[in-house]
Amino acid sequence: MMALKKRSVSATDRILEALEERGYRSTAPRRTLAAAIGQQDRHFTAEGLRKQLPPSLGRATVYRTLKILVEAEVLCRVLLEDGDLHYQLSHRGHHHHLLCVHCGSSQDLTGCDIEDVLVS
Amino acid sequence: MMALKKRSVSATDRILEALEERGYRSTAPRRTLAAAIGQQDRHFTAEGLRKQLPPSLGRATVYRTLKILVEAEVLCRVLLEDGDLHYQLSHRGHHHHLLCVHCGSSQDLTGCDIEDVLVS
DNA sequence: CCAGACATAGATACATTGTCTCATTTAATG
DNA sequence: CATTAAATGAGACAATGTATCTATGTCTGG
Repeated sequence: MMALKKRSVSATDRILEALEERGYRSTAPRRTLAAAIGQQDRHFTAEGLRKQLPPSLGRATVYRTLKILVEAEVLCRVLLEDGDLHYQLSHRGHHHHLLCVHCGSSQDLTGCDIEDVLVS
Repeated sequence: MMALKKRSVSATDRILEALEERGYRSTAPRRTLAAAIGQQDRHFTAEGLRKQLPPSLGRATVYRTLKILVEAEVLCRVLLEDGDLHYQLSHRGHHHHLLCVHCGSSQDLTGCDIEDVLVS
């Protein structure tokens, strides 16, 4: 019985592709970062991520890259109730989601018009 | 024709009541803060609020009081796309809302079970 | 109405998170 | 390869929030 099922496109690959599409260069620090982000379970903070990276990878690089990935809509930023800013993989491009600020779980909405899901 | 309609309970009063209910003392700095928050249009940042207060009101007091008010569910914290943490008045106690992280407008949800509003 | 007990205030040092600058390194291109 | 521009890491800096401490103000009971 196989324990793991490989995903067709890994998060790491999606990140690297997004960078390439936008004309960013492929560098060792960015590959390291992409791999680390791909391993994240759910959501993570910038500093939490940094602790999992070699210290040689500068703080500025981490923050710069995270910013790029948010702009590229690969990551999105969410504020959880712990008061910290968390990042999480965005499954599609622009969309909305319902987020529990308590536990961090989220559900994507299929449409872009939030009026559609308002209880009336 | 009357230009303004007075609300039955002002936000300022709700804040002061919430503090009293929880056993916090009524002090001049807290009254000043409650009045300032009551005047906010929509949402505000801690530092933005601070600029509207007399400089004699210490930074620690502002942050401490905001924290208390979030715990008391009078205020809730939201992360807007500008990357800054904003505070906004919470109309009821515990509830969920749909928030546009772009412009800050929000809609309250009537229920507590977000499953109910998921598009299926 | 006063005195004592204790919460709260403000000042300030500190911590954390994120940004900016700049000299050096590295990737992409021909 | 050599050139050119993007990207890196170091570290200074900035902004925001927290902890500590002494002085002050508030509430309660006598």
